[in-house]
Amino acid sequence: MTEPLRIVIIEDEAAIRRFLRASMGPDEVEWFEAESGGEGTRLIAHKNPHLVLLDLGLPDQDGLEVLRSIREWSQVPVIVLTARGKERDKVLALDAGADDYVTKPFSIAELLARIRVALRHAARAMPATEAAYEAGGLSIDFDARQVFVDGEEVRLTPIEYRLLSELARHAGKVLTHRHLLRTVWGQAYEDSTHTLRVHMGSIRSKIESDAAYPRFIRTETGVGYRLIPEES
Amino acid sequence: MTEPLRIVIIEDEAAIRRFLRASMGPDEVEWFEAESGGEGTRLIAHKNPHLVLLDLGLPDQDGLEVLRSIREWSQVPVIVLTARGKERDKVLALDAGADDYVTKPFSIAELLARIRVALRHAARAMPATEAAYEAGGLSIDFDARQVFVDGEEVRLTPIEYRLLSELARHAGKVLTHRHLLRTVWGQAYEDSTHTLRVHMGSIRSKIESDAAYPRFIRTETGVGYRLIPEES
DNA sequence: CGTGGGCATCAAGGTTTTGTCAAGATGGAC
DNA sequence: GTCCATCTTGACAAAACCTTGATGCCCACG
Repeated sequence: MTEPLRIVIIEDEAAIRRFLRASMGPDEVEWFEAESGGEGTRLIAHKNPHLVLLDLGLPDQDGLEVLRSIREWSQVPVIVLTARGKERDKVLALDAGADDYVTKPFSIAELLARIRVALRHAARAMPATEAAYEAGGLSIDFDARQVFVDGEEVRLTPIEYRLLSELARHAGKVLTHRHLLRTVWGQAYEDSTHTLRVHMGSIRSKIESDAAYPRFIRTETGVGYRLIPEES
Repeated sequence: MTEPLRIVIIEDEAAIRRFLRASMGPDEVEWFEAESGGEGTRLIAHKNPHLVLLDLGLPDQDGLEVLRSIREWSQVPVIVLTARGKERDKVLALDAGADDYVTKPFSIAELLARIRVALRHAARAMPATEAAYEAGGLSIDFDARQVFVDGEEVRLTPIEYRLLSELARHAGKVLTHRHLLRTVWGQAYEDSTHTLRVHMGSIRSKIESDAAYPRFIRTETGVGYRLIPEES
């Protein structure tokens, strides 16, 4: 994983949040914490996390409802983390779309292992991520998070990098505006096409020398953008 | 799911095998039972199951070794089902590639729910790429949204592309003006045959070299258009 | 032999989509 | 708190695209 892992935790007890934070290095993981279901779903929509940890006993609404409303629009892996150990609760949560169910008190090593399993599944649902991309003068080192044009390093902002990476991971294919917005920004931004254009513009100004004849990124009018797989 | 679910269970206690068999209707599931690791891996290779239930305490070899050897060549979902409840065992199994870990004695309803989760994951891992079209010098790559004539790329506008795609999806068949207008423009435009003609003209000017002898798109007077499936 | 329907082509005009620039807004580092 | 990099938003310009009308061809039919 080249970019830091984004995890949303929806849990009203601060002690548990602190415990989890401490259990995983802060360098590897970017934590987003919510104390209520509403705040949690908002965070998921805005931060586009890789994983969600969800407590079922929340102050504002039942965790099961939160889970169902997330599943209406997002496929993000959700691990339910709760004190409710009844068989019925487990079955309901798993069938509502939870990817795993861990009962408190839990073993931290086991939870971490289950998180790895969930991330493994999510990674497999996407096309294989190579360690690097290289085509026609443009190369991306996903491990080092670096981009080069004809050997020269180009400095990209986080959003620019994620946009270009997404294009590179599907090099040659057209990615729709909606897809890019959902992948890079998250569900809540899927109509912000104008923002997308501005960012594409700034990527281009950094990697394209002649704006009239793009070497790398081609606009598919009315649809989206496409990374040109070979120089032509 | 039109074909029955195939599940391999690797477990030396016959009582548990019988119990699981009884828990799921025999009409929906085809069970394959193995009492040892070696037999189990052979069954997986031979039967290509949708899911594997694996006991860790086996007579011939350690279940963890079985799991690792399965993972060398197969991505089939594996749920570990065992009496070993130690944290260390769980972490080892999950990191070795297990998709879930259920400790005996287990609740059958929970196990079934976890099986459903595993199958859900497996179904999602399948890529959904649309095939390309290729006939007599004309090829369409639906992923890249690109059209080639004799290897040369041809750039089409959104409407042109959708028109040609619709023709290609029903290659050889006559599509009526009305059908094309409804599919590409929408119901409200189904009488704008003149607009349709102009667009067909511009597609032709891009993909046909000799307008008098069309290689690809044939006009069916009074009816509509047809894509010629083979060069003749 | 003339006429009209169906079709193809061309160019003009208007509309939608995209690109660019710059001004705030945001948020983290110090 | 200020500074700095980044992101979002708005206004406008540029480009791409679509529709429409005019015109001419071909051919069936009277």
